[in-house]
Amino acid sequence: MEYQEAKEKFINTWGSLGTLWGINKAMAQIQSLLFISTKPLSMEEIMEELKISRGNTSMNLRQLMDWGIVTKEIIRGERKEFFTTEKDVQELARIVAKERSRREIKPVIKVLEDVSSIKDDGTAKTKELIKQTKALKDLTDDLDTLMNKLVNQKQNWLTKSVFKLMK
Amino acid sequence: MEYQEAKEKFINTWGSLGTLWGINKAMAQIQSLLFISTKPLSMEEIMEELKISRGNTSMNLRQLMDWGIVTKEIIRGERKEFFTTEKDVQELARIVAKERSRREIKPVIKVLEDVSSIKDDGTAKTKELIKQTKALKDLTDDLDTLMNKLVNQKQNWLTKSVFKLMK
DNA sequence: CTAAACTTTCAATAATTACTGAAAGTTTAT
DNA sequence: ATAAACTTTCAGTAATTATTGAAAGTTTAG
Repeated sequence: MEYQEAKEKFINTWGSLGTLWGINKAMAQIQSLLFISTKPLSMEEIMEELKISRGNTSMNLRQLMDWGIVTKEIIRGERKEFFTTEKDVQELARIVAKERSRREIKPVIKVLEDVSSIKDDGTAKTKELIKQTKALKDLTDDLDTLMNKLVNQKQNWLTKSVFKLMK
Repeated sequence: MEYQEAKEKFINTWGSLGTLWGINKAMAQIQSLLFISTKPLSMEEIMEELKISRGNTSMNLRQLMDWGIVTKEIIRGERKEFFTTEKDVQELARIVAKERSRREIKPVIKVLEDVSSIKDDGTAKTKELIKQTKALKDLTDDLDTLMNKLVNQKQNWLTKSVFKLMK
């Protein structure tokens, strides 16, 4: 496999995996491109490489910056803006986990709390609703906590801290 | 909040969270409904409760059964088929994690392996591609392994095994 | 200040994904 | 075998989500 083919394969695969970490295709593709680039890229270059429109590029770059995954680079002597992504995978994972926890998991936990704390009127169906949503709330809470703990270990959290404890 | 309101809130919230665990809305809603039901439900009852068509119900039930989350119940004396979902949240999490690993993560790891093992032609961009995809492959691998290990602890894996080790 | 270089916004449109409903298929009871 | 009861399939349609491109906005140089 040649460089160009490998590069395209990577961008496509990682792009379509977007759903797994909760972002859309173009966003994921832009990030992928920056991730394997040896230098910051301009909007022009990104558009050209991915064959997407200016507007699309602009909007998705903005979202990536909102997530804290991509940053603007000022290059002296250049009028254009350039973009880079976080290059350290552990740091990336940390950012993604934090954001998803904040944006998606926390709000769900809130709803589960509300639902599981309705008044028990003694009927079987109410009891079941309370019991099951409570269980789900506890599980979601535990997973969220675990994820955040993992992700806050600054140094090689995965291999160092966890694996040896679980083997 | 009354039972009916709480129930609807739960089904909607859990339904729209579908993306987080990788299934579509109707699928997630059907599962939610069964999850808080005190008895197995027929297709008729599911359609009625969720206001969705027969075809939609049939297809999504089939998918839920493919995932191993929902099972058919035969009720004696009844001609109709009835459905139930796994009621234990830990077991549910285990099934979901296993399926997502198999369906989504493993194939991505394969691609990352392929891409990261292209021939190093000595150029900076090839080196960068190899280095970064390798790092991503290692991370994805680690996360996948961790997830599967967690999820295979049969008894109270989360609270018992992991938390105390990380505090 | 003005014009050029660049970025953002957003209404229109395209692409994708989900849903319906009726016809075809299957199973069970008689 | 036949018919009733039920489930599945799938072409057509609807709903949702992503993308374009051109106009409006912003910044910088001179």
